Amino acid sequence: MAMKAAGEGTVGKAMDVLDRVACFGRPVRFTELLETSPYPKATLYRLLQVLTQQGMLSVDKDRNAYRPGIRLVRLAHAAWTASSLAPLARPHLDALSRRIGETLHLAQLDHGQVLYVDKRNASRPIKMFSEAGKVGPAYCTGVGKAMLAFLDDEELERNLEQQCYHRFTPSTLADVPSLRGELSAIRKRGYAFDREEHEPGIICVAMPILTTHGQVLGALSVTSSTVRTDLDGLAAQVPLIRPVAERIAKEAEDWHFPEDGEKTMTAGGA
Amino acid sequence: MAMKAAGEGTVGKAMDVLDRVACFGRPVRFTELLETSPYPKATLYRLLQVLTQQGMLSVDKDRNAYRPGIRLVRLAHAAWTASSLAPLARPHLDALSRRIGETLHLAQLDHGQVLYVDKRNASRPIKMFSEAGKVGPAYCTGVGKAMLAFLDDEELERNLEQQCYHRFTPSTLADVPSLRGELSAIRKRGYAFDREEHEPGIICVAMPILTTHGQVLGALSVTSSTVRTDLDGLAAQVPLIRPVAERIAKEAEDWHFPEDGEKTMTAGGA
DNA sequence: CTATTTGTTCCACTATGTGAAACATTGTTT
DNA sequence: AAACAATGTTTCACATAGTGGAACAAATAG
Repeated sequence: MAMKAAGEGTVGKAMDVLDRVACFGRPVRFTELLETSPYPKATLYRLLQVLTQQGMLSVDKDRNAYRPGIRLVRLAHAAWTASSLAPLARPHLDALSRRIGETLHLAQLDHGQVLYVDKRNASRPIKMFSEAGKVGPAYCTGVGKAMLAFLDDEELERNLEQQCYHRFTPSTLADVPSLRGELSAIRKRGYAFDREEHEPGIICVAMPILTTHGQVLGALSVTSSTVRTDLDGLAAQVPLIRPVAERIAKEAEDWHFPEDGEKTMTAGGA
Repeated sequence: MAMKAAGEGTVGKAMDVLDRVACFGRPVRFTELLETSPYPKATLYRLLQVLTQQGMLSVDKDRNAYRPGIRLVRLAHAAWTASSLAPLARPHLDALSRRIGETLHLAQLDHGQVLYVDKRNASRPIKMFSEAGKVGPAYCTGVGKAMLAFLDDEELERNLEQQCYHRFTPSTLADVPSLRGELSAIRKRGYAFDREEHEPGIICVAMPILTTHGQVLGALSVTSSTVRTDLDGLAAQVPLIRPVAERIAKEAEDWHFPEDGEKTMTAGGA
């Protein structure tokens, strides 16, 4: 028999529910979820039960509102440490941040979306907690386009399908053909611009972070506003940014994990 | 170190595998996992496949090492925002941090373990998941004991069973009877001390964060070292700490979620 | 106190996941 | 290069674990 499209299995459904709950920025009632989910009542119910019992969701006191559970935070700590460029890139971002007085973003690609794994804010003290972990669209951000541009064909197609192509501003490239053109230009140029495509007045340069084999690891961007500079001004930063991206790529590739290492029991007492 | 096997449905197993992968602070090979898991080869294999395909795990280039995936980071961001005390407590921690020159911890209880959801370091600002998300033992930390002390009987028993009772230092209370005694004292006193029970030279005071009904929400601690102060010195801070804990509890209870709110599309451009 | 919305349980049915073992694909030794 | 070992992938008969329509119970409202 030929293929039946992915019937994502029980675990897949559970993860999907998790996502759906997480998407609301607030506790969700059962019925709300039911309405926006493709699952029948009883099934949804049991999935929620299991996830809750597993600590992946927690139920609000009122006993009828679900929200993401703290077990996720624990897991994410591991994810962030072991699976993102952030810990490795941190010192480089710090240094770059000192040289350039603008906002820096470090991002990776996840299911067609840009995931910001680290950030340096220009002037103000960084409020990182609220920043890392955020997601954004790929097709209309600097980092997003920089990463898309260097994907291999298969991955690119998959990712292009996952974009929503909402026209945020007049400059947004909100269809596949224009986007393909732009990606091609980015490939030639080696880095990407964001020409107020996501937010009016906000522009950026973004440099992909690639392995020696051209594999996309992430992207690094410098963001500013049209009142402070222009594309040429940002382009002038490229000589500063590129080596950092390359350095991060290099280290990420070389990184052989400590085969065993120490106990790493806990950190600070208390 | 033994996690629990718990023969809970397929989803449960998947989550368990997720935990196991996360526990290693590095990419894990298939066989390593196989050896430390209660699952037969084929089952483990398929679970890993599914989780990977779901983006909850990612496979290392070498194609034979699994690590937590970034989808977790995305989910965790939601969890941290919606389900932890941290965002709400932040301004209070900031203020307290300014008044007390010591390290602050904000923690919650998760599966018998202390989960640090925020931290203020005397000097440096904190970093996203590198600090928050860390876990530690409950039975030998200030915040842990402060929370355990105010659990209801059923929850307490469950949590007591989940402790590993390793004797970190000579002062560690490494058995249930001594711990029960300590908890009772804490209940009377209203707050907990850590008398170098986890790390030599490290001491702290910890205040539980309780709802008006006595429900445990979390705990707040001030940590210092024996070279800088002693228990009396820390106890002297209680008048500063208690109102903060109460304030946080109050706000957490009052917190009614915005019934709908704005779009919250994305943050910073680029 | 009925009506209506919202949440929970039942249960026959079968799709989903199971796991011993065979197979394939490395990498290592002589 | 052949023989070996270790690791990773696939198969397949089987039953558990998950499914979902519909009945039931609890919480609002009207």
